Amino acid sequence: MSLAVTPRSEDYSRWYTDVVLKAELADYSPVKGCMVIRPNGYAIWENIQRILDRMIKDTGHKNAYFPLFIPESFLHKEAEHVEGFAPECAVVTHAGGKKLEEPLVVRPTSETIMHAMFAKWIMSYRDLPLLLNQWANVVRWEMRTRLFLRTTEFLWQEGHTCHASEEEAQEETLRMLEVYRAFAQETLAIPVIHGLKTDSEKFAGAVRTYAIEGMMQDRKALQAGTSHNLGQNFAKAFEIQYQDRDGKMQHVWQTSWGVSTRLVGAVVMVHGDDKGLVLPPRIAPTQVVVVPIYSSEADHARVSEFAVGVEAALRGRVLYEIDWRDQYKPGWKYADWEQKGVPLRIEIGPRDVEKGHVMLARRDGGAKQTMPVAALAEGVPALLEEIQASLLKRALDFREANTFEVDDHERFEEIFAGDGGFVRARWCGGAECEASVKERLKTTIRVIPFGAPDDPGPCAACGTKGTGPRVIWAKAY
RNA sequence: CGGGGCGUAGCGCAGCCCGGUAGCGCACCUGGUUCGGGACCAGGGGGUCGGAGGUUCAAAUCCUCUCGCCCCGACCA
Repeated sequence: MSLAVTPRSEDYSRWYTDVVLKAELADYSPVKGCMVIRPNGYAIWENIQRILDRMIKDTGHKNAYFPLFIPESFLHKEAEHVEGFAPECAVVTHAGGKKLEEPLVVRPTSETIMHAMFAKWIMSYRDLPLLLNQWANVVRWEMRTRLFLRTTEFLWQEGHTCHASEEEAQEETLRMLEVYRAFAQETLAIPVIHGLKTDSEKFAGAVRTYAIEGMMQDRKALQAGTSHNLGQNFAKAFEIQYQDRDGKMQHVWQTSWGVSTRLVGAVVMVHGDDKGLVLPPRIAPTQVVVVPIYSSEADHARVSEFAVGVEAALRGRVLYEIDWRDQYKPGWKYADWEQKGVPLRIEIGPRDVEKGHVMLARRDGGAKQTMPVAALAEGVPALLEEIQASLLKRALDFREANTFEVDDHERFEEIFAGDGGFVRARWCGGAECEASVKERLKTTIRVIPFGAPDDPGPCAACGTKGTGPRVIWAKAY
């Protein structure tokens, strides 16, 4: 294994792969397009799951589990849905040594199988709202894959809800988008822009799709979560009806929303540096690593005894690990833990023992500092929070520095022919205009952001007069 | 599916053009010296050269066929 990762400036995409492999987050599997999530990567996902699962439950949802296999005919019930997903479905045609009467699709998403069950369960308005979530794997046969960002099989969470009214479904759609926004920002330290997707980018079968979009360090956008208002499209296809207070049959109004292991890729791309991974403390499986320094047996004993007190200060307050590996020197360990993204390092050597303090080194680029052992119990958790906040601020500053308000067509083209970034510009609202920009500049409208006032004027892409708010254009993953 | 690479020790590579004992660095094992930013010395283990055919006295090397992976493009959480 070579020592360092490829610098971002040399080859961003190679850098990303290097970081993922060297931090041992994941590895390529024997199956094309699939990956093995290694313990370091899976622990991050488990933290994401734990925190987000709490948020999902706190908003009234319950977890359930639906099967991996979906009868092929289910997928065909909603016209737009099948058109969107059929090309990327894996289909089981044989099982038990025989050809199946009806092929089974490996779920690319679970709308259809869930909706078939919802139709059975929902009778009355008293059964609503139905608020379910599941943690599962899904399979989409993508052409091009990248570790975490796009793999054939991935892990995610998919929420599916049914409501008695359109307004309620819309509220739910926005509520969960807000959960994602808050989670990305507060837990992953990733600032995101939330808003509405254009028709050409919306989920196959949805009425409206909303998304959160983050900016990666190469200035490209990454869609980090989506929330869909499904209207009654699926309810009609699957006959999900309930009897209302007046005794009349009504179709339910539905939503679905999800985030995936892609979030791990987002964390890598937003916070990583040329030394490797940088983890926000709130999702770091190991928040603090303690590196003891000694040469003589006597020093070893002194440092070891001193470490007992350090551990006592950390235990139960932060997730820490002491690196007693004897075959490596301290410098090697520093580099190793930096590559793996541990937010804070504590060094304890003979000089520290002498003075009754430890040396602290922040992974996010802050300077080293000393701290008395007596102050660790309070000081370390506080420092981790400071690192968490500073990562968010840095990411936000980067995004702001690379977001441009553009009116002029020349400038619009120039940005996307060059370094890229987020461009806030007027848009005519035309799908053809959007398609033409995508064709020419590989740039798309990421979202029509919330809270942006209407700002009528000529479209930055085609010059046609537009009416809505400014939209966010960017190249995307 | 198109265009590029590449398959030789766990990892990264050289050797192939010009056939003749399979090598280097890292990692690993043993012993010693080291230890505050990726230590050093000495010794050692580890290979169906992606696979199948063929040419040849002899193939990692030449020929044919195959399989796989990575990168770049068209689809996407």
